[in-house]
Amino acid sequence: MPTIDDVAKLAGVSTATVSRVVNKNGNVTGKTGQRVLSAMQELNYYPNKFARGLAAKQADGLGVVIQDFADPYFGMVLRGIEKVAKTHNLQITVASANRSAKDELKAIEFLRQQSYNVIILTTSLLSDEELLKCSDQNLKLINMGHLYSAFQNDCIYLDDIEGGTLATNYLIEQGHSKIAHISFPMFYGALPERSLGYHLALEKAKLSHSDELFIQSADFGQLSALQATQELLKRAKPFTALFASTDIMAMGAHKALRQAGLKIPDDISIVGYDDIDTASFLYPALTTIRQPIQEMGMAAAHLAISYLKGQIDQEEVVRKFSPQLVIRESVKNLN
Amino acid sequence: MPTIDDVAKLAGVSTATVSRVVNKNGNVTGKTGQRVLSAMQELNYYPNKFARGLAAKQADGLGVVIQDFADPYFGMVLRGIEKVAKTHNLQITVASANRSAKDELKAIEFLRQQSYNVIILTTSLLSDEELLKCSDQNLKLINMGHLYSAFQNDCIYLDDIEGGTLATNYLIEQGHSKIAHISFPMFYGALPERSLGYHLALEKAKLSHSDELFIQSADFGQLSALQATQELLKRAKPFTALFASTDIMAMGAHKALRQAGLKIPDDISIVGYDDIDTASFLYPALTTIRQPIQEMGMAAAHLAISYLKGQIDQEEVVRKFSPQLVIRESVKNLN
DNA sequence: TTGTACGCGTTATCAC
DNA sequence: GTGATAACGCGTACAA
Repeated sequence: MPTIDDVAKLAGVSTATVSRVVNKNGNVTGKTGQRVLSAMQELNYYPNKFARGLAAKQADGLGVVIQDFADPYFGMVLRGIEKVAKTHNLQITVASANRSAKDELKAIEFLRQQSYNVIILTTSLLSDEELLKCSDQNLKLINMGHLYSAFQNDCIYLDDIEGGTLATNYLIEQGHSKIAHISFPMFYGALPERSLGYHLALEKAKLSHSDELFIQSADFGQLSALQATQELLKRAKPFTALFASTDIMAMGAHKALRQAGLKIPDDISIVGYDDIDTASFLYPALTTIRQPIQEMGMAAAHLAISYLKGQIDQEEVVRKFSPQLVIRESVKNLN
Repeated sequence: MPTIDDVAKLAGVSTATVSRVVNKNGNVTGKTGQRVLSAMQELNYYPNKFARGLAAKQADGLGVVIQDFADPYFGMVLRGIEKVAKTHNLQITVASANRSAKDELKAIEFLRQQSYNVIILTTSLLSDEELLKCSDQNLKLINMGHLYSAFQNDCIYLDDIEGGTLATNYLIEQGHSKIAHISFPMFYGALPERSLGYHLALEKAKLSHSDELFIQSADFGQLSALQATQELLKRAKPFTALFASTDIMAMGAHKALRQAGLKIPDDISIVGYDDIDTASFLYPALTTIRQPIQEMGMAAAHLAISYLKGQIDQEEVVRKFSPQLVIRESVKNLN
């Protein structure tokens, strides 16, 4: 591997000059610059990232912490992040926190040790305080998928209240009045915003909504959603529609319903959330709330890179995205 | 951040000694070693990866190239790799090749520039020659999911011929004789092994198998599988069962069948391949061939780390895994 | 067993 | 505008 010295010699300049043209700072004459550039080309020179990191005390790569590699939601997030990272020739180092706040903190610490100064998080499990404690002048945290009030400017998020409302309203429009909802776990006591949207929509429509129609799943998996749905069924409070907080959970719920002998959408209608790739291939195809997950991942990456390199205008990156109802086959019109 | 100098001073030794205990090489007295260890603890010292990489000319991390972040298969692979990387405190840098041989080569080159000396690949699109050209004494390539004859010892793979046979035989046992098969694209002209298994099983059972019942999908996605199935249907060669080369493709096929007014499994039976997380939550639950994907990812990581650090016994890591039939609801017994 | 001193490839601060 | 040169933090001959 050629070094900066090799390039300098070949171009007949000093290493300092080479460094200047590589980093496009400092003032280099057009002529000299050209000589250096062609020398770089000829030798196929790439700066050594270790030497660079040592001198700059900065990794030029993105640290990313996701929750579960096998969950398609995070797959879409990574797709988006990788796409823009690639155009900037940045490596991305990924760690999984497995939905555990403790592991999340560990992963951040690990990435920090690896000299990453910008980390993209995908959490909603940490508190503002915990996050605040992590970030300092040497560590910029970007979060995707949830708005933290202490990090307003560094969160890429969706209006989940609107999303929950959208789903619920659609069900109401279709003539449903007994609408159950299965949510993922609470964040340190607070109701997730999707569920808030559900409650708000019911109130606005002046529909009585009983606590018996609301349940929280133990985690984000299909199995827990299935169990939660069984519990819902056991309560014997009748409902004609079910709003699940994620598509994955909707799949679990669907299975529980089916096992109970119920047909979708004839007996029970279902609305999911996220619009993962498989949603349209389920049977029946899942009506759901679409998040532009990949775009949001890209936005997070843009923001991260703006902090890392400063060559992207922060004002231009969109932080807040809007949910969108995607109508398919899992809801029956009762009117 | 404390440096090796700080530790050395606090422990009253030289930096060389500290380095020795950090890397567990060289001979250090128990007493001295203890002093150093506690100094490290007290200062919360972690070696700077850049300085280390610069001196060692080696990244201590794993480079990984997958094909598609949003495909749960690769999610499971990453889950496995990350799990063991974490126990060794190794970062993993992931790039996606998007099923493109060209991008795969690019990704390898990129990772090489980043000084990764061990890269885990998940490809079957490259030729032996191309792979050979990439790897040299400075770059160790591990492949997962496909056996390359030029890299026998560095591939983690499943017996896919057996898998294809398993699927087909099960269908035959259930009384099916007209069995269609939808495969993913060929690897530079060679029939994928899963498909080979299908052909072999049919031959062995002395079932006439027409080319009209075999089709190759344009890619690995659901949509292409759907289109391939439509094409299959158009041929008007009747079949009662369909074997799809992946679960994802089975989902696409299912949708096409359904759109044609066919019921699963009453009219057509389906067998998939992989056993991704969602397979058991589909309706009907998908009968499939299980690959221990996560375990295979872990094996690949073990192998990679053995090359990186030499502290794992290479002989002990299992290279060849066995497929397993998982019976659920998508196959009808015709007997 | 332990310490000294240099090199790894780059950036940045000076001079010129 | 350009060139020396001193860091940056660590590993490792070599010496003691």
